[in-house]
Amino acid sequence: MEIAAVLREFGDLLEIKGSNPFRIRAYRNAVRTINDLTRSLASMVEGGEDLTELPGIGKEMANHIGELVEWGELSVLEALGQEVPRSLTDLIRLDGVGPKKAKRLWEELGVTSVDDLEQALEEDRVAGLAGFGAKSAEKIFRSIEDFRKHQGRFLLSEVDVLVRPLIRYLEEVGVVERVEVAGSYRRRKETVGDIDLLVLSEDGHEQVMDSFQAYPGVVRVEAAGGSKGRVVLRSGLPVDLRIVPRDSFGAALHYFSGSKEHNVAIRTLGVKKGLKISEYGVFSESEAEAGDSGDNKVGGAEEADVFSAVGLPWINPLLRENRGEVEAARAGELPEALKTQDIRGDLQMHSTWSDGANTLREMAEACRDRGYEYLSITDHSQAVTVAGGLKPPQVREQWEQVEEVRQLVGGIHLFRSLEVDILKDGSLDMPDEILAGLDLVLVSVHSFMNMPIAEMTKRVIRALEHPQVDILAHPTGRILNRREPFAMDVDAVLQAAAELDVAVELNAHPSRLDLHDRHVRRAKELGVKVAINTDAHSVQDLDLMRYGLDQGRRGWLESGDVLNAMSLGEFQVWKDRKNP
DNA sequence: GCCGTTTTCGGCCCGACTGTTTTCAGTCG
Repeated sequence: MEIAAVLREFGDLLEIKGSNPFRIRAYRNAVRTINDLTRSLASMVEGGEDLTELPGIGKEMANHIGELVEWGELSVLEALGQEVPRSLTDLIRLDGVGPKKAKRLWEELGVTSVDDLEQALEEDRVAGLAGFGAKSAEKIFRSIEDFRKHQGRFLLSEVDVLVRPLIRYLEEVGVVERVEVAGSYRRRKETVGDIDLLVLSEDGHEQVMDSFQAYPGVVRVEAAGGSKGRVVLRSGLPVDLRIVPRDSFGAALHYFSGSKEHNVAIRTLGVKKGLKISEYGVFSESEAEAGDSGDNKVGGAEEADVFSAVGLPWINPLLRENRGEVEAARAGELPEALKTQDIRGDLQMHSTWSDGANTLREMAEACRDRGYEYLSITDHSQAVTVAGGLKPPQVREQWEQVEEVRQLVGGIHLFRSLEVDILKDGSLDMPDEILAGLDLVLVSVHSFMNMPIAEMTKRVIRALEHPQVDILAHPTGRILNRREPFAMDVDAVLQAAAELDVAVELNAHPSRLDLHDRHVRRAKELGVKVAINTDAHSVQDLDLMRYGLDQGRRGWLESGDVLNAMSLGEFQVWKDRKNP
């Protein structure tokens, strides 16, 4: 049961019903707070913690949460669902349909679902409604198509491919001086819903907007004003463009990079200093009252202007989630961002021995070429039959080949390793004598993923208790847009990892990025070492490390927190930590 | 519904753009 999802639904229904907007916002804020938690609400409630200590959670919200933890449902939601059909919340996910239109569609046409709406559109019943017309009907029809075509958000890796040529294209436009991507893409959030582009151009707005609309990848133009436009690319990715003059560019870059919550925190600091911070710049309030337009601007050309105006150092966009970065900046305690060269090795990858595309030797050479000091080949164990998992005799054979490759490929150390399956009962899919012969043991779950939460938690912790285990790989099993993380008390697992001195993986693959950034941060808090691994199934996949680095930065990791930022010597010492 | 070294009551961001509404509501970020 997703507590945040229930509260979100309740907020959506209130909005459709037309309740007090600030009450609705209170629900949104509570959802946000809950999503940022590193620990499970259930454990906090059971531990008797006072939830009203959390920002945005008051007495009422705490009662709702208590009820959800205890009963699994929310009586006020059940009651509201009698007044307003709960399926209407699907409608406001559609582009161009908000709460007011959803309500009207329901009241006037009896539409309660996306399917109903599609039918009403086909029967031409929508365009005649007050507030609707031919164009809005057409737009909604397109939204339904997009909704069906691309359920969920875009992976960063997908967007990278789409955005780079668009940036190059815009940079070629004569009047364009600078192009930056803002929004969640700049913050390197694991998935993004759309792209926010900022273009610096003093006077060529029309030319920029014309070129933007004429970009070959555009299938549809949704808006094109004097300074702002929106198009949809063939892939279904929406792109917003804003044209900004030089003296506002930094302020706009900050504003549109978000997150919204971070911006609110910064603006609030500004207000206390008598400053108004907007996408146009930093303005002094006092002079604003005295003089007229323009004179009271105190900065905005550079992003750093915004931070310095409120007495802060520049904050890395990857930290801008209002999860303590403003306070840390003030205290001079921002984490030092991970650098590419901090990574000294890659500890999970596959070879032709199981489901990888390249040989041991090719993987070793590729890692050496990337400047690594060590690597660990972690082919699957026998239980993962679909991936050609190895049986014990094959593992011994592989060790012989590992030895050969060590002789052939100099300048890098190759560890004997395996990605050992965690079986249903928490035992490991490999006999102890094999485990003892490995340099490094990764364990992970690939089966029976829909166990009850308590059972899964117990299963994984039991696996970590095995004395040979070094790293828990892709800890929650999620695949973005495809598979939810399995039910597991991640906080309990991280605490067990801390006690048992087992590292956890931050799987760098852009479709996994498992752990989630807030769990990465929790691991750091608990002193659990994090291994950032690509899980490469080919030589090319080794380059996915950068997605893991970004996710690590979002989780506030510093090089000292990262297992594979250790030198080979340090790492050898760590490996022997359990039997000194 | 939440929050408070300006407040326990009265705030809570607001501007751009579209479409249909002949003067502005709805949506979005």
